[in-house]
Amino acid sequence: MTATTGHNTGVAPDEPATKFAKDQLRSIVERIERLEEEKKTIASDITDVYAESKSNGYDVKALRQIIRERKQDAAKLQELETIVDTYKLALGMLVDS
Amino acid sequence: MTATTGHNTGVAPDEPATKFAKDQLRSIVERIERLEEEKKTIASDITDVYAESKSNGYDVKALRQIIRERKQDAAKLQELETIVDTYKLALGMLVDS
Amino acid sequence: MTATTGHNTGVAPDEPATKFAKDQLRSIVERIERLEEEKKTIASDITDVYAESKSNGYDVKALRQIIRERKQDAAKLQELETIVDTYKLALGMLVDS
Amino acid sequence: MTATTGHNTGVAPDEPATKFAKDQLRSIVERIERLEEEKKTIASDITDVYAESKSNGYDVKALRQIIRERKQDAAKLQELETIVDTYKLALGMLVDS
DNA sequence: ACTCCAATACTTTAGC
DNA sequence: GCTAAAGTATTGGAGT
Repeated sequence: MTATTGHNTGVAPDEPATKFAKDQLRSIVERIERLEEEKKTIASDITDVYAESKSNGYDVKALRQIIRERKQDAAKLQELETIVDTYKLALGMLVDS
Repeated sequence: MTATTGHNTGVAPDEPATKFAKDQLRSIVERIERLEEEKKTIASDITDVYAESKSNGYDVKALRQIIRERKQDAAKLQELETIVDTYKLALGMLVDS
Repeated sequence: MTATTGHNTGVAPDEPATKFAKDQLRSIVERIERLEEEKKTIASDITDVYAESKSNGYDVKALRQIIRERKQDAAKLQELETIVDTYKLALGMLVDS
Repeated sequence: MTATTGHNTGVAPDEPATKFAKDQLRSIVERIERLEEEKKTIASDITDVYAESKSNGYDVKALRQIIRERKQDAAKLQELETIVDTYKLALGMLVDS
């Protein structure tokens, strides 16, 4: 299917298809694409670290599991702290933020 | 149904842990688990159909796209496509007709 | 974009666009759609059980958590059994399948 | 490299738990965690851009579709669309031209 | 090439 | 009703 209408469908602000609206949309798309590019680069860096570690004799799967477990531990800790804060709050040991 | 108290605010009605309440809870859990099991089986069947189709030379990704498009309510689809086309137009991905 | 070619692109078997190939594709699509319909029905049934339980005074969130935990327990048990089988196998207590 | 044994089959080289090996492992884990932290930050930034765009009246789903389509390698996209059109034709979702 | 698993994206659901 | 979170489905990549 092709774009057949020139009139604005109301999905974006600035109803008439002004140059400004175009620029705004373009800006959004470019920002996202830029960020996704960065994200991809970092993901690639991570892959590289694993590859390098592997060539140094480490078991990648084991490494991934360590990372995963540490992440879970951190989450649990965070959760615990939240609970502790809740209790402290209830006991008046913290000011309500 | 069978809850006997009207003002119970706890997790389950009928606070004293009567055998009846236990049975009711057990029934709920079992019904849900049974249904989730069925759901899982069907999901697995779907996977099988795709796998079989693949082995018959079909492109699974393309098949999924067909299913997805057919699933969409026609009106909604049209609406989204209009928006997408509007954006594409603004980005020069389509020529203005 | 529109379909512009009548010739077969080789993604499916039976190169010439025979009625048979059409029927096969249609069959695949219909089977999948049928299964997805069933899956949807079951998901809806699950929702209904939760809703009914709620109206009987049960806390839906708590119920969901029970289900979740039982699922995790089952998975752990499964995992343990796998390990045990591995050991049994190593000890010659099981025949290699 | 640093492994001192040639026949080590374990997870890490340098079996005796030397301080050096510990440091190396620690370094790997920290590098990965650092990179994952950065990745998470960027993912969060992307989420923010979408949220901001939404509050400016844009349809997030449509934006995602635009991004997705632009991301796809043009050739691959063309190929998939050709396949999809072939299937649609067989299903009568497109008129044969 | 194919399977398996991790990562991402999407959908649905719960809480405000 | 909308925002936030959980669960689910799909995709991509690593290993065999």
